[in-house]
Amino acid sequence: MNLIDAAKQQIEALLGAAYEKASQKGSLPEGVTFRGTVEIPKDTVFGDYASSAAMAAARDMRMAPRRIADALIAELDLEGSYFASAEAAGAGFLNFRLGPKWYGNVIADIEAEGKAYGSDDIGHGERVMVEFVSANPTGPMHMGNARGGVLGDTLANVLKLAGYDTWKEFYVNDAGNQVHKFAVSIYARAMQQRLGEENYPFPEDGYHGEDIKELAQSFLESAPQFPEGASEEEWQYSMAKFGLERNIPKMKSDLQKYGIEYDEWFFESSLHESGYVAETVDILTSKGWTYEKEGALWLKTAELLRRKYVSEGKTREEAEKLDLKDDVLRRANGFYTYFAADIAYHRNKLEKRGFSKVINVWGADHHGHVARLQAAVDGLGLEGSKRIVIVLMQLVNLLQNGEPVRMSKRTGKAIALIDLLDEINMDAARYYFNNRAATSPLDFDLDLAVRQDSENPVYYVQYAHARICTLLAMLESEGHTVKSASEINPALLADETERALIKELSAFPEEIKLAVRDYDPSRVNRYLMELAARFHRFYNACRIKGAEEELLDARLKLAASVKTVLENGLAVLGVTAPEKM
RNA sequence: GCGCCAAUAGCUCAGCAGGAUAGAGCAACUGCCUUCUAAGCAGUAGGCCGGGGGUUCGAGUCCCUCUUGGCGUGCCA
Repeated sequence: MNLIDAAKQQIEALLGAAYEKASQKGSLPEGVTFRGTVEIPKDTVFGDYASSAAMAAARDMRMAPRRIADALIAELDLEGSYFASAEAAGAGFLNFRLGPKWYGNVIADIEAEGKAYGSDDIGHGERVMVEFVSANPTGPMHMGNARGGVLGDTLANVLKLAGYDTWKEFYVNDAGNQVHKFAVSIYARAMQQRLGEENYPFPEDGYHGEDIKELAQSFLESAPQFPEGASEEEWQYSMAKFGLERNIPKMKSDLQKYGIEYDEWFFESSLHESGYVAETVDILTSKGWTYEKEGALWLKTAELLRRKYVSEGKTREEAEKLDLKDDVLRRANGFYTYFAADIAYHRNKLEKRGFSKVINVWGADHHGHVARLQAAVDGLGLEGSKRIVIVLMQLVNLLQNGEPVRMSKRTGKAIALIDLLDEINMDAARYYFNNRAATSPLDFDLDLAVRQDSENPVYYVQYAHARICTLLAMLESEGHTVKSASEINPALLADETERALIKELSAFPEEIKLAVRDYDPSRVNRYLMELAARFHRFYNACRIKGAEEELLDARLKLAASVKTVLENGLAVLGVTAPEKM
């Protein structure tokens, strides 16, 4: 257990014992079940921990909260506890102040756990998949994909630290309509290059990007006999294959430049080729969830959704009122829809490969798909509503000269990831893209991003680490080594900046838990900013070099502890911890 | 129309298992380097937390409602 939870539990136990005594003595009424939360106040003038138990009990005890608080304080025995003092304050808050034992324990914990400090076993080794980016391989990736990449990768890191067995996957949409459009687009560009632009029409809904022209040109160079000797469809097929074989490795290498590596690149086409999509649709049919209409096979999505909502607490009447539509699984032309493939894909994840939970990072523009997919997988009997978690990520607003830049593959104006990477280093990019909760839209100003100055807060965090490294090296050269936790006297770390810093160190495991709870790794960014700030404050307020021997040892140990936690936090973000800056 | 997400300092955003005086970064202003890295620190200024109801001892946080913005509502993915 981390020391924040330990302190909170101890307060509950101390208060419980105090109430027991007080009720026996008659200063408080008997038989009241004691509840009340323990919190960390924003302002330390109120102490390090505060409980509102007296206020919560006021009604049952028919007493003023403050009188209850005073009665509890009178019976409180802090001997041997983490706390140095406790007092009643305000309307009836019970404020506790930590003592040296607790501060020493934080430092001892960090020393004992080292690189594992911050880890937890809340995941119990559960197998969890994080699927992210999964951009269409029909064109270059854009800023939204970059954000999704960083978010997914960092989320996977957080889950791993929290004790989950994580698996990172990229779903390659190498089948279906988009790929068909891709094929037709390359074909049209190739024909235009052969016959002249005005002599061959380019499809209105095709991909207009320059990359398509380049693919057409490379294809022509490698297949000079085009277009004789084969049907249009055959040429389009081989052109699409040609294009995918170039685009997919490029996506891999682009993502690698952000430090993003996957355990698997899973191809949608494999689901079609193996008959798994057809088989999945057949299962839905055998369970009575489909019907045919106008030549297409439909899923009874509306009814599946109603059942889902009812199981989540809505009444049947409320569910009936919703305006819900069914979905096509197999088109009249015989092809399966993307939706059908996606259902099959999730069956594959949950049933065939046995992941207990799958987390998908999706652009917020796909939110309409979330409940439908979960409901459909519910229909398969695989508890999709429980086991599929969708993290919706608001899109990136790309700005240039204050003007928004539209990002769309169809119009061909996407800003390629690689163009950006050439100008911004990986640390800055990873920090920047994880600096907002997924639910917040992110403004990415190209002019600002290109400037590699200290405006990016990542440098603030890294600087704290570098400062500690040179500090340790310097003191070591003067013969001071970092002592073990048992050899230092934590009571000497009595400065306000020192205590604030230690308390921040103790919060790291809790932050990881919260990041997992909310599927929000951006919490780690904010945590590291705060930790770095508290270190810089301490550094300015408390000199280490030249301090009296025992104090120097304690402060040096504290700095080394901060170094460990900064490293662990930066590792989660996939950001380097430089020793010099 | 219906659904999802949002609205907090000049700008970008935290805070949302309800707690004491609402925070950070950037921008502005004032100080601090002969002593461990000034990519730093200390300080000043800046807010009826979109409006209105409700629940509670207590609401930026929970519920209802209205307003505004983004997105979705395909035999696209």
